[in-house]
Amino acid sequence: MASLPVLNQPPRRSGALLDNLARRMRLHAESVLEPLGLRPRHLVALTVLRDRDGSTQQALASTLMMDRATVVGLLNDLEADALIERRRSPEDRRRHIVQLTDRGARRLAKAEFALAAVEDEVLSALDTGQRATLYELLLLAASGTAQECGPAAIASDSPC
Amino acid sequence: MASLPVLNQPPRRSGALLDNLARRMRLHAESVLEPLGLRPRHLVALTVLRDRDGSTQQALASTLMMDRATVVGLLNDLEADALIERRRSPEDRRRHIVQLTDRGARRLAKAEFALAAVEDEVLSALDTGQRATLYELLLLAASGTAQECGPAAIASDSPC
DNA sequence: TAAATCGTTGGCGTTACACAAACCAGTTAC
DNA sequence: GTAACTGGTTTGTGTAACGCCAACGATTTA
Repeated sequence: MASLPVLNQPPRRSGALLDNLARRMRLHAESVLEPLGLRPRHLVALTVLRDRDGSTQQALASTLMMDRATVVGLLNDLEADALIERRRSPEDRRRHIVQLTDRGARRLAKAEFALAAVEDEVLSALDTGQRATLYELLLLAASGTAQECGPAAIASDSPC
Repeated sequence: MASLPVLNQPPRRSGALLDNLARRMRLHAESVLEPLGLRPRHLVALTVLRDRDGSTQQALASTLMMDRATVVGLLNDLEADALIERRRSPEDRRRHIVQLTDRGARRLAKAEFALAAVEDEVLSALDTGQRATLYELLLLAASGTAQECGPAAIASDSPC
C-alpha cells in the first residue's frame, strides 16, 4: 500500500534560501561597505568581538567555525586599520587576546548604520518585527553551535 | 547635550550572521550532496522550480537575483542530469520554459532528506518551531523581492 | 630535553559568482 | 522587409572568500 501523502512530503530545508539571501545581502553590502574600508567578511568578526571582547584567536576561529589561518588574515586586515588590538595573554604568552578598539566599535556602528539601507532592500518583504525575529534566530543559531556556550548565555552578556 | 544612549545603539544587522550561517551550512552540505551529484548552488534553483514550475529563465534569474549567464550554466548542469527540462514557449519561441522533471523532484526530495542531518547540526540551537519560523522568514524574504508575490501567498500553496 | 600548542605565513586548489562581449533565433516596429 | 530589440547561449576575464596543508618561531607542558 502507498504511504500517506503527507508523510511523503519532503521537509523544507533552509539551506538553499539561506545561501541565496546571504549572497544578495553580501552583493549589496560590498558597495556600501567599500567607502568604510571594510569587506563583508570583516563584519562577522567585528560583530562577534563586540559581544565577546577579549577573545582568543583560537576561540574566535571556533565560534566563527573558520580555519585559524583564515582568522589570522581577517584580523590582520582589521589590525592594520586599528579596528582591533592583539595583546599577548599574561597567563599564556602564546595566546593573543583580541579586542575591539574604540575606533573599531565606531566603525562597526557606522557600518551597521550604513547597512540599514541594504537590509531594507533585501528584507523588504519583512516588517520590523519579523526582522527582529530573524535576527534573534540567526544569533541563536550562530552562538549555539559552540558547545561551551549554551543557549542560556546568548541573551546575557556572559563571556562564555 | 548628548543624545539618549538608547538611541545611539546601532541597529543589529543580520547580514553578517546570515553570511556566517550560510557558509557553515554550505560547507557541511557539500559532502552530503556530493553522492547525489548535486552542488549547493543547484538546490536553490530546484527549490524555486518546485514552487514556480514552468518559469522562464529570465524570470528565474530575476527571482534568484542572478545573472542570466549564471543561470544558464546552472540549468545546463541540471538538464544534463535530466533533473529539469527546457521547453520552448509556444507564444514566444525565444523563451525557454523551465520545468522540474519527476526525476528532479525525486532528487530534490532525496537531497532535502539527506540535508536533515546537516541542518540538525548547524541549527542545533534551534528547536523545531524555531526552525520552521526561520524557514518561513527566509521564504518570505526570498519571495517577497518579487513584487507579484505578496506575503499572503507564502503560507499557502499558491503558485504566485 | 622532547612534545605539544598558539599564532603566523605562504602556497595551492576550489566554489561561486559578476560582468562583458559576441552570437543566434525569433520577435516587434517602422 | 529591413532594422532594432529580446531571450538564451557561450566564452572569457576577474574576484571574493574560503579550505587545507606544511612549515616556522615562540612558548608552555610532560
